[in-house]
Amino acid sequence: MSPYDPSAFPPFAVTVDLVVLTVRHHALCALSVRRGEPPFQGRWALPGGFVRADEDLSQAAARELAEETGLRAQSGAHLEQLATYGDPQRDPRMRVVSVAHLVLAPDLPAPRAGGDARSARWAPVGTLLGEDGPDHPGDAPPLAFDHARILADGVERARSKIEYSSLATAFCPPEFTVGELRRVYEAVWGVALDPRNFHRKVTGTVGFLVPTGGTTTRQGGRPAQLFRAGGATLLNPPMLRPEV
Amino acid sequence: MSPYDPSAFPPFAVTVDLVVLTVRHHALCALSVRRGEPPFQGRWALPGGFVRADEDLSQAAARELAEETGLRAQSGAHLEQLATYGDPQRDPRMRVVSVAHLVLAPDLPAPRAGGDARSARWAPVGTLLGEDGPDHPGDAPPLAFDHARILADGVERARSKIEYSSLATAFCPPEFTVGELRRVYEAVWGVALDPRNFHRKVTGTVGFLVPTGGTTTRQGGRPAQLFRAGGATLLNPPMLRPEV
DNA sequence: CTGATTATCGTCAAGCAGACGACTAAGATC
DNA sequence: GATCTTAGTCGTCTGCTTGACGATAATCAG
Repeated sequence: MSPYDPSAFPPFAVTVDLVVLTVRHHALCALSVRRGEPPFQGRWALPGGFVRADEDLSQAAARELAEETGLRAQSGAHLEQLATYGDPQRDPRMRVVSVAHLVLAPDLPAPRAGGDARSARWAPVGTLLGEDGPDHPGDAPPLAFDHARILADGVERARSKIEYSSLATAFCPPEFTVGELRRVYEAVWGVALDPRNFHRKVTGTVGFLVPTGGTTTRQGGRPAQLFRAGGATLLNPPMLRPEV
Repeated sequence: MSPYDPSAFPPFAVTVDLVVLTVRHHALCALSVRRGEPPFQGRWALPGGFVRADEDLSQAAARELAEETGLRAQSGAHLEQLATYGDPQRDPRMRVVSVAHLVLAPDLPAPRAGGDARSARWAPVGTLLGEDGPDHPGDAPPLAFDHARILADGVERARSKIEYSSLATAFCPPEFTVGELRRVYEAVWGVALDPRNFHRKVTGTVGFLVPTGGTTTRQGGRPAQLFRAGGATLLNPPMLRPEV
């Protein structure tokens, strides 16, 4: 077949799916919606939808995000393309290629259902991925389509990306304390970090944090300085994730 | 619009494009093909083609790779998905979404032209991207479509990935010396590395290199030990890329 | 006031990286 | 064959970063 022959190409549907992650109650959570129609009716899935004829992929992702959560991409949240999934059998009805996007957002109010989703919820990623955890015995029904794989890829991307970038601040409100940022790392990585070494590391990395001058005691204990995210996007040297 | 409504979706063509990188003559080079038909007739472009109705995206990429270069993905070369490009205007004829893939390969014999490509060649990435270099004044015509952007993204992915993975060995023949591996890093990063510190680093990282017992003098000078790539894929701590 | 909690500063030792000296073993040249 | 050139390999030293952890500070609950 001749490349780029516009008269002979197989028909594809192109969608965007969203892995929307946040940290709530010290746990990494993902947004999922309940499917209102077959296939996989009643099962949980990632939010998403068709790319329209005149919009770019990132525009489609931002539009779906706004429709499902009311979240604007520029309001502190981070949106990036994750990967594309195109197994011929991934949708039983037709050939669908899905361009998955990853969104990192601060803790949000309860999600609002939109489109054909009968409801939407935040759930810990361990529950959605069917891992046995302290909360859930491993009996949760798996996500629809290949969404468990997509979610797992998104979680892994988030886990590795906060190592060498300042993206962990995307999980925080506009102003936050060093302790709050540390609890983000602990929730995403599922480990405990030494508060003293963490404090030394983040305050010693130029461009990572900018003090706002204010303090807060919302976590209890001694008042903590408030910071905003600095201009730096790459952390060098990176934040080291403890083994195991 | 209802997500996943199979009766109403805009028509898309889905293609794979390939960023095939290798190191030749101490320079990072990419494979490009000359377009034999409009649009951009006669201009250089990345190899690629339509995804067939029954094949997965990675299968399509491996097939195109074999068609354009005769290279089998399992023969030491590395293939991974890079990113997806779907600007509505990126192809003047119709809506085309392209799933770009990145291939890292050892230095290959001259590429063979296939499909509608009148010819294919290896070219230094600086030349293809229109950067002024010692070889070329910046008068090279830019790549067709948005392929310059795709190539730049692929080069950046390769540059960062050899930092924290053992992927640089994908640029080497099955057996190679520490010096040859160092010249790969130097070509990809465009820097000079200290041979003594590099040797200490790579031979001291467990699982990176496995000695084969043989030696070679193909680079001149004292005979060097031959190695194969070890089982490790992640480098911890990473190879540090010198500043600027 | 006392204890609990969280934030922040400091100290010390181990590990790693960059700079670089020294030596080895081959081919090339005289 | 002596010497030069080239590349590979082994060591040393110094400074920086990290991990472990002691000590102090500032708030709230009782």
